[in-house]
Amino acid sequence: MTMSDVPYAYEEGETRTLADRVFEQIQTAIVKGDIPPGSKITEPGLAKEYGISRGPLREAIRRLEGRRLIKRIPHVGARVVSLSYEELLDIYDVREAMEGMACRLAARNMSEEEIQGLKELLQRHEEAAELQEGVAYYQKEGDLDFHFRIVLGSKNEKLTELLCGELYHLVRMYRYQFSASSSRPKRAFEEHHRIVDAIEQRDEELAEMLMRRHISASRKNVEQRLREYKAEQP
Amino acid sequence: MTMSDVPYAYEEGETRTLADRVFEQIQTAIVKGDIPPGSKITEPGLAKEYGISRGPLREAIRRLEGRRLIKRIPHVGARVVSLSYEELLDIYDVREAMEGMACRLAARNMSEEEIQGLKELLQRHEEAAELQEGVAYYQKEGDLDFHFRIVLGSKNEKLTELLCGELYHLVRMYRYQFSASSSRPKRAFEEHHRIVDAIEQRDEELAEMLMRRHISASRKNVEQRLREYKAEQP
DNA sequence: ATCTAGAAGATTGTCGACAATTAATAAGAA
DNA sequence: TTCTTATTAATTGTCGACAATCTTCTAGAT
Repeated sequence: MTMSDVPYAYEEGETRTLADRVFEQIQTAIVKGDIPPGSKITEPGLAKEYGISRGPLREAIRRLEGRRLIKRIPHVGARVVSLSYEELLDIYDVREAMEGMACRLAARNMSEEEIQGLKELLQRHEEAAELQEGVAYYQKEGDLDFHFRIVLGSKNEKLTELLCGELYHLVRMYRYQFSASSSRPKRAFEEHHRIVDAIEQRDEELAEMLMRRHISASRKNVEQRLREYKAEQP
Repeated sequence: MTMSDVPYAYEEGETRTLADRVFEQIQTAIVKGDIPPGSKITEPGLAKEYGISRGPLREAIRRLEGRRLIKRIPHVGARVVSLSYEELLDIYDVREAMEGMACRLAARNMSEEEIQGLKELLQRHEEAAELQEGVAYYQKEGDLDFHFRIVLGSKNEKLTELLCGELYHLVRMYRYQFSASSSRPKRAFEEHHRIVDAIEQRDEELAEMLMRRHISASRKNVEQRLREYKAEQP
C-alpha cells in the first residue's frame, strides 16, 4: 500500500459523485501546481474545463476550502492559497508535535508485520537512492510514504485524519513547487533507521524524541537555506 | 475577546452568504446536540427548516463533512457523526501533542499584554468558581477559553486553524453531550496557574511539559471514569 | 494627465425542475 | 408466518436560468 492509492473516505465502486471526482481532480491539480498558487478560481471556467455544471463544482470548492487549499471571499471569488515560507515553517512545528506523538503511539501500537514492512520500505529506498535517479523519488513521495506509514501505525484515527487529510496535501504542494528536496538525504536515512529501531524496541519515549528531532532538523535545514537565499537577494 | 465571537474566516459585514450562515447554524445545532449524533440529515427537511433551497444547503453540508461533523455516503445520505469513547481518547492524545507545542510557542511569542490578559482570565474564573453556579461555566466554555487563548498566543496560524477550526468543535460537542465536566476543577486551576507562570517566565520547555501533563491528566480522569462506568454495567 | 462617476460586462449566489439512485412498501410464493 | 420480488415513494445528484454583487471599462470633469 502506498500513500496515493488509499481509499481515504470512500470504499471501492464507481458510485462516486461528480462533485467527489472533481474535488480530487482539482486537489491534485492544485497540489501539483497545474493550477498555480494565488490564481483565481472562476466557476464557469472550471465547470467548462471539467465538463460539469456549476452545482457540483461549487460543492467541490467548498470542500477544498475546508481543506484550506483555496481561500474564498463571499461575492468575490476563490483563489488558490499562496505559499509562504512563514507558513512552511509553521507546518514544520505542527508536524513536529503531531508526528512526534504519532511515532510514540506507533511504538505502542504497530504490529510486528507493519514494522517489518517499514524496514523493507527503508531497504527499497536505500537501494533506489544508490542509483542516482532514485534520489528524486525518495525526496518527494518516498519520504512522505515513510512518515505516512508511521502515522497509520499510531492507530489514532483523529491524528491520521488531521495529518493525512489536511496537512500532507500542503506538504506535498510545497515539495512539488519549491522542489524542496531535503538536500540531506544521507542523514535523513540514518534518522529514519534509528526511528524504526526505537519503534521495534517499543521505546515510546525515544521514538517520539527521535521523530521530533528528525522533523526539527528538516525545519532548520529549510531555515538555513532560506537565510542563504535572502542573503543573495539584497 | 472570547472564543465564540471570533470572526474566524470572514471579516465584519453582513455580506455573508446563505450557505455560510446555514453552515454555522447547523454546526452549532450539531455541537449542542439539537441535531443528535447519528441522526440522518435529510436535505429537503433541513432546507425547509432553514427556509433555503437545497443548493446552498448542500454546500454547507460539504463543509461540515470537511470538518468531520457529519459523514456522507454517496447516493445514500449524510449522518451526524456519532461520538465514542475511543475517539474521545484519541482526541486527548492529539490535543496533548498540539497544545503542548502551542504552549511552547506561546511562551516564546505571547506579548506581555496577552499574558496579562491570561492572568486576568484565570482570576475571573476563580472568582466565578467560588460562587457555586460558576463552576458550570468554568467547566464548559471557560476552560476551553483558556486553552483557546494559548493556542492564539502561539502565533502559529496552521496550529490555530487545526485546533480551533477542527478539533475544538468536537471537544465542545463532547462536553455538551456527555456533560463532561472535568470533575477536578481545583487541581485544573492550579495547573492552569503553573502553565501561565511558565509562559510568563518564557520557559518554553516547562510550558510544553506542564500543558502536556495537564491534558494527559484530563485524559486519565476520563479513562478512570470510563472504567468505573463499565464496572457498573455488566 | 489623473481622478471620479457611471454604465457595461462578468462572476457569484440562489432557486426550482428533472434524472438517477436508493429506501420503503406491498404483493405473492414457499 | 417469513422470505422474495416488484412496485412505489422518497431522497440524492445534476442541470440551466435568473437575480444580486462585484469588476472593468469608458466618459467626463478637474
